[in-house]
Amino acid sequence: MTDIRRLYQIMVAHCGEQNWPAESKPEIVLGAILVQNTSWESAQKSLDQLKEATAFDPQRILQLDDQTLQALIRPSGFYRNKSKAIRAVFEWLDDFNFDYAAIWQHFGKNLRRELLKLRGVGNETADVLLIYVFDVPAFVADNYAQKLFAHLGVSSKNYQDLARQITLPVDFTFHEAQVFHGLIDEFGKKYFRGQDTFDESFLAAFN
DNA sequence: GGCCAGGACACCA
DNA sequence: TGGTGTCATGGC
Repeated sequence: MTDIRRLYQIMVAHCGEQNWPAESKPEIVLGAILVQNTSWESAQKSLDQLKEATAFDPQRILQLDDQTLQALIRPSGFYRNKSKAIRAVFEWLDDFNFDYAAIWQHFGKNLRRELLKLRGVGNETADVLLIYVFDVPAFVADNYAQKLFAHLGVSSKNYQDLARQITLPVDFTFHEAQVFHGLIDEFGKKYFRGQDTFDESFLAAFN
């Protein structure tokens, strides 16, 4: 039940390749924070307003005062917390002139721990940033992943618990890690949220 | 009107 | 380390 590559291949065949819907890394950083504990639709409203105000230009985002920033991201909730998170991450990235490759070179395997030090960046957001911003393979053991793997016989009680149990194949690329996470969340929305029933043929294909 | 949505954090034992 | 309350808006 730990054949992640086989699961990945079956899911791609089932749903097609999925990826993070953004055109730039600053936009991904913002999306990763704004989508915390809300729907993508709500996060998108905030992103639309941020784009209108700043064109996702990091320096323009850093220049926003708290009141303006909070007003722009209000639709996705927790706007006080999220404004602090956005500022913390962008100020940290600014220290490295938004040179993502240089940051990875600098911290290497310690990058995840550095990300976790930032205000508003927890396990899930750290892994999302690793995958989509720093091009480093990682497994996002989020809510949907926990539900999916529970159906596949791997029960877990929280993020860390599942993360401990799942290891990506050593040859898994960052792109595959991106698609894998996209697939898990698309799959989760489809089968664990709406009225759609879980596709038993999917389970049969995997077992 | 209550519940949930691609979490994180402070506080507590 | 692990459990609980809080943060806030929008859609159904």
